[in-house]
Amino acid sequence: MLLSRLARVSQEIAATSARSRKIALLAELFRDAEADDVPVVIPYLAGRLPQGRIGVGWKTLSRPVAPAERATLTVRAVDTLIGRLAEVSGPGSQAGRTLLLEELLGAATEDEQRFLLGLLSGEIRQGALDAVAAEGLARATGAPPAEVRRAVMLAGSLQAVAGALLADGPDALERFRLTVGHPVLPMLAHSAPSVAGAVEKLGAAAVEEKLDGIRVQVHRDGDTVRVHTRTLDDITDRLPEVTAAARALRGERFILDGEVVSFDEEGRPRSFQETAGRVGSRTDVAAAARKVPVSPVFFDALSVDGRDLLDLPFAERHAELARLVPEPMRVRRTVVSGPDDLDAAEDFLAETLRRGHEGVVVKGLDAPYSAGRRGASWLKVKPVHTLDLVVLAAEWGSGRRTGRLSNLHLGARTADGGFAMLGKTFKGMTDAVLAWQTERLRELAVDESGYVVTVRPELVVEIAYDGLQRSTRYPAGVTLRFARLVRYREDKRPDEADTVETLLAAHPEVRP
DNA sequence: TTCCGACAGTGGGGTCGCAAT
DNA sequence: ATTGCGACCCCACTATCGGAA
Repeated sequence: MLLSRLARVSQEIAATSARSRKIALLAELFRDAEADDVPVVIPYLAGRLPQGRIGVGWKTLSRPVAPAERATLTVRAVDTLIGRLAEVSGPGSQAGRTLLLEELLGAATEDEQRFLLGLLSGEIRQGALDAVAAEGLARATGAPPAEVRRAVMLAGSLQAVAGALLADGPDALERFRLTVGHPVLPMLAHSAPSVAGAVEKLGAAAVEEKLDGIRVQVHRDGDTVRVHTRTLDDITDRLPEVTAAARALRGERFILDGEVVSFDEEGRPRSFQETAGRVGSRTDVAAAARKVPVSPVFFDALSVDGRDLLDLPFAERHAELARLVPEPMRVRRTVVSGPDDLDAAEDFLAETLRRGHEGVVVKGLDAPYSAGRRGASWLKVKPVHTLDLVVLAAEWGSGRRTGRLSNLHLGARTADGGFAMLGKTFKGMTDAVLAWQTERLRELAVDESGYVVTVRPELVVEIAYDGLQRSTRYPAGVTLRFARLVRYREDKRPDEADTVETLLAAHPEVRP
């Protein structure tokens, strides 16, 4: 199949807003793909490379290459070239990559280049990624969409399912079962503003502490233990403590879901930055483990002794977990009977925060494990802080925000009467707010020459955030975690905005 | 008919590893 | 030795479509 066909279809998909039309376009293309093209065509149309990320990013792609006149590239030729690109490493690799990229892009027409650049940068922006591609695949092969989705969750990727389906038809789906050693996409949680709201929605529920670390899925089959992240990367080699802990458990074969965190000498959780840094360390794991030892803390069991527990109610899965995993290696929790039992839930949240954790996750006791989905039965509740800050500048948006000032630079007042930038945010803006702030900020602009528009510090915004973290980038030595806009405070003057001093006082555990 | 679940998009900060300087 | 880039951890929020209620 020619690359030009993919580029054309991708453009058509981007041009329509109807999901049904996107699915139809994808199905038609998948049907036409030859067997050998399938392992490439499907991931490409889902916006990803079969090789995964290959060390080519935005900067590497920023040098323009003269496009070809005619479309001659085949999908398989592209895959071969990208395969070679992925292999390049060591000194001189940047030059080697650039050369191969020029070869690839030089053979592509303008339309094909646009598609390839999106693909390589990971920003296809056609309004259809994995989920829609899975739907298209179901349509193309006559398989039930729900079963295709389930197979994808169990396989961990669309690719494997696509290959099997197109080779052997809908019966191939039965091959995708939960298997120890094969990671499945983890279940995710929604947010809820309060424990009361969450319990109201779910009724009888477990309230569990939410640890601020790295999500892990741990597979043990006899002596073999594998540890995977939320995106199913294998991080076994970086976490010897987790392997040891899994081997020490009584069960021989299981899949557990949990979080890896680091506790200090007093038993309080270390900051996310410290834990994440440890988990990210690969070159000298032993040294990193001495400085920041980690512990796995589990909250769910997906498989025990060869039994698939995914469809069991959470209460039963947890009973299996409790049989297998002793108390300190399980997440602390309490069970509430429903809205009448709210005090117990609130007390548990307060106690959890005192212990230095992020918040709680409220989980319906009846719900199955919805692999790969943001199940409505898991609701996280975290305290939200707010501040009044001053807009120092704004950046021009991209995509659907093109032509709108989007990303705000936020400042707090300093002792000398100036402002210290604490971070940026683009979150929480409706289209109406984007339009309004674009106009208003341009009135206040002092420099509109670049992609950052500097403004007179006169607009006050109410900003919500999850906490403070240390920063080497910003002048106060701290930055806001997950900052988002709540509203503009036109009733406030900039000299009424919050100060760096009050911010630091509100978070004594963080020192710049 | 209205409501709501699922998706995609639009980006944020930090940290590590590696290549280039 | 330092700097810059890319990958990958954590993530919130809004708009939209289309099926559920």
